[in-house]
Amino acid sequence: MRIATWNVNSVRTRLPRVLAFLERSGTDVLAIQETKCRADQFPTEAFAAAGYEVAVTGYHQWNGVAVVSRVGLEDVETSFGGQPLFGKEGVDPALEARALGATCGGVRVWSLYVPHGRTLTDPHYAYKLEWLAALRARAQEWVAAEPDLPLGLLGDWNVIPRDTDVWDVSAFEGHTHVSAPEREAFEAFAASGFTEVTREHLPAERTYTYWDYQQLAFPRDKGLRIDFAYASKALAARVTGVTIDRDERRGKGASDHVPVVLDVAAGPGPR
DNA sequence: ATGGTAGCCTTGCTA
Repeated sequence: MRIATWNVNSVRTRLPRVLAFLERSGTDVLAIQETKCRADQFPTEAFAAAGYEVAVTGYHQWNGVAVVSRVGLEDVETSFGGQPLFGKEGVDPALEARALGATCGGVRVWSLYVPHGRTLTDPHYAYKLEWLAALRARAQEWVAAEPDLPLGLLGDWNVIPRDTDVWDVSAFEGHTHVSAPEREAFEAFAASGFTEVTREHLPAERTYTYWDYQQLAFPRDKGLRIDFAYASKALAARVTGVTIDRDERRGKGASDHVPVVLDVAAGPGPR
């Protein structure tokens, strides 16, 4: 089974590329981020025609996450328990469409779009740290309740965990994504029993998953590694390989992120 | 040379 994650930066604009990726990669389950549409605007019929069931959440033109699967799709949750709300000053705090969980082919898959943070002094930054801490607390509970659960936390984490995950870390001094609290919040998932399987299988430095649209970042290979997959012990043991589809960044109409694909061996099966 | 890109509910915000 292949399980992938991809921040598509608008599923409606990217639809032909997403369908082509599913076909050529043999992906069975895709966790999508930044769908940028409401559920009623999501191109559900196009995925159904390709053999995929769909679970989506989205409230307006920003954020939005989904899981599409051709190996079953059950027990959908459109947020995690304790997921923090966000509201700018003078606006009532609201739940954002940044997390969706579904069970596909026996694997609990979460599609996650971690808040960006904007700047180190923006309320959005505190929200980001709170969001990561709340997710970790909840994920730890899920595994404690069910130690054999194959669980994947897949998505755009908006954290650059290591200096070698960016073309020039000095360019990020004083910016989000590289601050110590963000890195600690990211690494804490390992202490909670999760393995970041993309690093495990692709340990090379300067292995990027995102290149900005501006200033010829991709031709100059000025990239970031910010898309990851934390797996519970039961899932990590079944991951046999990871691929980053770098070619997907080429050409007109690319997302700024590329897909990250996990090869997952068959599970122990029903008892 | 103080810009540059892309997407959305586009004359501003988000990334």
